[in-house]
Amino acid sequence: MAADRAASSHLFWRPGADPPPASAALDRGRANDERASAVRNVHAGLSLTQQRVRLPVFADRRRILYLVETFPTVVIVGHTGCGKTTQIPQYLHEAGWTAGGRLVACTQPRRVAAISVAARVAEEMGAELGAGAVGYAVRFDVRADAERTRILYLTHGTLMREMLADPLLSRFSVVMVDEAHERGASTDLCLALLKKVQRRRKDLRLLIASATLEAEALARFFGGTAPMRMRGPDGAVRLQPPVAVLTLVAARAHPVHRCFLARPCADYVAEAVRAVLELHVQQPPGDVLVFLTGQAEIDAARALLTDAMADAMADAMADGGADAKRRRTSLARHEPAARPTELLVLPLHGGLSRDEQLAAFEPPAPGARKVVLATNMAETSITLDGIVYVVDCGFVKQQIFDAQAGTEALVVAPISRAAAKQRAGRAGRTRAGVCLHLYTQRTHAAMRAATAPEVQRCSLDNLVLQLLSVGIRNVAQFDMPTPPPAAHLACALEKLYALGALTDRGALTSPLGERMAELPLTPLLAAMLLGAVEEGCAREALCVAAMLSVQTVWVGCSHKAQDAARAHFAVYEGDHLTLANVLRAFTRARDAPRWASRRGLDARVLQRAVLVRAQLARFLSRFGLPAENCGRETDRLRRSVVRGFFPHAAQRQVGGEYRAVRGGRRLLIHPRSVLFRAPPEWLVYHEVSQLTNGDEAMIDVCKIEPHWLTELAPLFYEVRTAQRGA
DNA sequence: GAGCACTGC
Repeated sequence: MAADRAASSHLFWRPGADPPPASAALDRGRANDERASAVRNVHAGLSLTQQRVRLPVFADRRRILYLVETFPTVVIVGHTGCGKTTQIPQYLHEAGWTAGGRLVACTQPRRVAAISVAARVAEEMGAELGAGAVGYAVRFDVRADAERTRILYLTHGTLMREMLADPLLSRFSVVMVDEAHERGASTDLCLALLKKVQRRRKDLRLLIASATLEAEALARFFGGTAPMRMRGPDGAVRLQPPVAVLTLVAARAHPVHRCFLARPCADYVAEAVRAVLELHVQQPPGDVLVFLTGQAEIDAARALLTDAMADAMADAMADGGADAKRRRTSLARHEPAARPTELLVLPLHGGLSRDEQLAAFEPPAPGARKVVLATNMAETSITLDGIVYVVDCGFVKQQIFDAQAGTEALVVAPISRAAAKQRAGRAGRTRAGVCLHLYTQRTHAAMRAATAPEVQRCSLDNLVLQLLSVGIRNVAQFDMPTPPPAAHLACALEKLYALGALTDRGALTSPLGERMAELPLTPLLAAMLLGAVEEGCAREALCVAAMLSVQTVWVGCSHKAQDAARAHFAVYEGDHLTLANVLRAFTRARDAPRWASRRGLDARVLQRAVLVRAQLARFLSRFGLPAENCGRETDRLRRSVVRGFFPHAAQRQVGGEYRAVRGGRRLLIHPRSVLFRAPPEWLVYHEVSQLTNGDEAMIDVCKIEPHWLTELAPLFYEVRTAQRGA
């Protein structure tokens, strides 16, 4: 097992053998803040060295180096654009922390950030990315040199994988965890494990970069231990308090004027449309960013805006725009002469193809105003230039774990004050901006200060599996930045036990549980794939697992076109088998990108599914498991799906709606499913999402036979029956 | 008969 893991280390490879970053296309649009400010400096005619010295963080260079030498852990509080991500690893490198072949690591929550920051730092250091001192490591894309790389940018997930292969992170002298305030599950897990590693590696230094709000909690997490004996770079051992906090000088940001509603509004989509139209008529040029919760709202808002603009054009022809002057507003009015006349409305959400997403980054034609209708995607993942106005609906769609039902669902929930501030900040990047919050100040005051850490909101089966696989036996007692709810842990343990990943004493089973922990899949998908080996259809299950691991492949704005595309591949067994068909057809197609676009499929997403499938196949062969083909015996593939997804079984009721077999929750088949028009009596679903009317719909469903549940998951269903009887 | 937040391995 240990040998397997060492072999699976993602971080040291054959130099230069990897293809160029596939995600370069969006780099321009998604450019990291520091990169954007560097670009501005290039325009100002500054050399790279001059630019480095001008960054706010430079003033604290010596202090940072002193603290890292002195304290095991340093929490760095710094705002975006201050230069911490690009500069601090270079300072550490220059100060000797990479001597003797050691590495400085800097982790990011997102792939694009890791890649684009590494590219920027390589440029500053005059190094060839991946071949010299700077490299990066993200899934499917590693550019680093085993001998020469000294500064390595990676994602939190990649660092987790590295810890599985090398639990003491023996090649690293310093690990900087960036954007720790986002408190993603993998970030928290990294922090918890790093704290543990540090107890056995007195020379390991940690830097935790966080926004102000979470810094204190993180410092408390790392500071909650007695003084530690630390070995300094001079070799001397000293007793030190475990953590220091350093606040960096904030980067200059433009002020944002934030407005709230006087009275609550009943329909924030309509209110957002009204706000955009008012801004457009009354405010000077500048683009608008509207935050909504999902594709449906974005489509509705787009239709309303388009109609309103058509009406306005007609009105303007009739009375010269007098109507617009009657609209109320909380903002000062500007001379209409300065206002742009045309309104360019662009959607931005995960369901769009890469090209459609890129359209939102294009500057509008001269004289026109751009309105981007976006999901939460625009809050942290991407940065749009030229935004001066932000409209914030105050809600977000997020994953919520329901301990009663034992499953999670996507639901619309109020955002936090920190998120509202982050959204508002998007207006102040180019110049002074305005943010309209579509709720009252009283509502704002009642929002929670910060979004709950993900470990408190999501299903914990993955986290528990990862903890057990790194040797943490008492999961409930494990020291985390925020402890996960006990009830959620209990659900995860029960589910993992029913999946066969745990012994009745709560240890990882061998080899099933160990293999599940190692596969880069959610536990249910991992159980499905490994169950498929038993059923003799792992070849097909690899397709299903890969397709359910990537974003939706059905793209295109019109629902009709999507329906037609799906109908082309649909099979009565359901979405899982349909998706497998799509992937196999894509692989066989001669000109795959063209083949995909002609059928309304996203070739980039399918290409990624091909990579995932290949990676999963390598895991199976490393486990020594065969990937057999079941051909026409599709029952075996559906049985495999049940082996993983039995906790998600549902039965159709008289009225046509469904009830979850476990928990009894009322569910509908999502209209996107190929089984929407042919609902089977029994099925298992992949995920649940809340519809706009509040109903909960199952996304990606598979028709099953009811006796498979008791046959393949007796621990989950028969124990239950016995309890009911007792 | 009505339409899937975002990451990550």
